[in-house]
Amino acid sequence: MKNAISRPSERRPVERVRSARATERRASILDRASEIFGQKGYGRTTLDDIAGAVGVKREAIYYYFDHKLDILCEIITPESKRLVEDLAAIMRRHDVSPRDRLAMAVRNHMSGFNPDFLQLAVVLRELDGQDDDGRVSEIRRLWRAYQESWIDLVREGQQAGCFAGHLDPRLTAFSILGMCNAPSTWFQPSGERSMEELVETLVTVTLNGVAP
Amino acid sequence: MKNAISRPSERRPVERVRSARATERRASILDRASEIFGQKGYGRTTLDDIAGAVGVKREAIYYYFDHKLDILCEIITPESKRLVEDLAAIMRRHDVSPRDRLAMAVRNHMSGFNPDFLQLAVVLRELDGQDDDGRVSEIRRLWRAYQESWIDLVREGQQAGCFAGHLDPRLTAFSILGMCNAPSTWFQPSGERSMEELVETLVTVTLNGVAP
DNA sequence: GAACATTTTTACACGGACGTAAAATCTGGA
DNA sequence: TCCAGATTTTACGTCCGTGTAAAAATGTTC
Repeated sequence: MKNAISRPSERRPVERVRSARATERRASILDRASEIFGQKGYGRTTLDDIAGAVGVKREAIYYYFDHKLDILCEIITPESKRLVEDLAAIMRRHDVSPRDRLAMAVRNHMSGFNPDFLQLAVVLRELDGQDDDGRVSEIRRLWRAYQESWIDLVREGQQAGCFAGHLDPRLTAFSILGMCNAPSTWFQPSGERSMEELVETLVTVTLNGVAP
Repeated sequence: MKNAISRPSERRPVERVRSARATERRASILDRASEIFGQKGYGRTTLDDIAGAVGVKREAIYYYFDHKLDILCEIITPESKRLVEDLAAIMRRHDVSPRDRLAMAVRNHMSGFNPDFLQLAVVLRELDGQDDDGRVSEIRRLWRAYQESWIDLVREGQQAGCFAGHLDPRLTAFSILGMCNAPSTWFQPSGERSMEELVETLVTVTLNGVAP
């Protein structure tokens, strides 16, 4: 019954949802899961954690999702697409200087950060090596495209003479992304410093960091 | 021998190791474990992985270590101490400018990076909430001290007028550390760019990043 | 080479987490 | 109110990973 006939996760998803209440519940599952994945990571989050936060027994989750991984993918995929598309839009803004585009890219990246801290790069890493069943590989593809855009952003800035030319674009882009992703491991929006301050710090350090 | 008298993990560890061969094997376990923890993280590494890499059955590991966690602690604790002490030594170098000290701090941080990519911050996060049994909390204490030193480093540089004064020292220090830790998720020493290039990129971006 | 200590393996107990199936409960409409 | 479908729960089954205990194998010393 699981993956009976063909490819992995081939079978049609559970599309039994009818009532408005059920739609809400489904959304609630995604919301809670998003929070908890963000806090503990995918691997260390159990369906019991999610079910508990939603207020049902673990098995009730299976009425809405066939697999734990499906929940993750349904959260991450749209988020990833938005990130990629927004960055692509920024890249097309030839009226804006590379420097300003870089600032926009950082802000865009961080905009997906709040409120649930779900960091693609971190979660993606967790899935390495195993669950290559289409959904995951699409996310991976999106994330790769995103990284490539970042590298292009750095390279173009260098060619325009706005950024330090002696830095390797890939190392530089990945360093910036790494810095922007790291807050998922330590930043508390309830802490002394606000999200806005964090973003401004990241923008400042990034812009200064790549200056010629 | 380890923390013999007190808290959890009360029973005395296996101190049966006598022969030179056994000492080598023990070291080999630590080496392999270090590599694999670095690649897959602590939680996703099984004793079978380690045993396989060493070339014995999983259970043989228990002759040398009582718990999986003991292996991690024995790897991480000395590494952590070194990091903390080295940074403290850098902080005492009042003959060196804050700017140069920051560069030294980055290089010191990255020196513990090769060859096994065991990133304290990342692994520590994995242990959150659960295994507070003395050994882990000591490591956490060391890591906190390390972070505090970093914050001091930034603050002193600001007070000396060498770094941008409007940045929050904690956000800044954590951003830099995050950037320096991130390579554990993507850097391949066998890739096109060398460790030296990576470190120089990080130093450059950091020093520029905090410039006034 | 025989007794003894050291090291490794075999065999097993246990718990945690995912996933399935069917029974039970709830809800809205006729 | 009663029924049919929607939703949740109860009850299992299974796999995987840690850890224990005792037997087997290996090495060492006299």
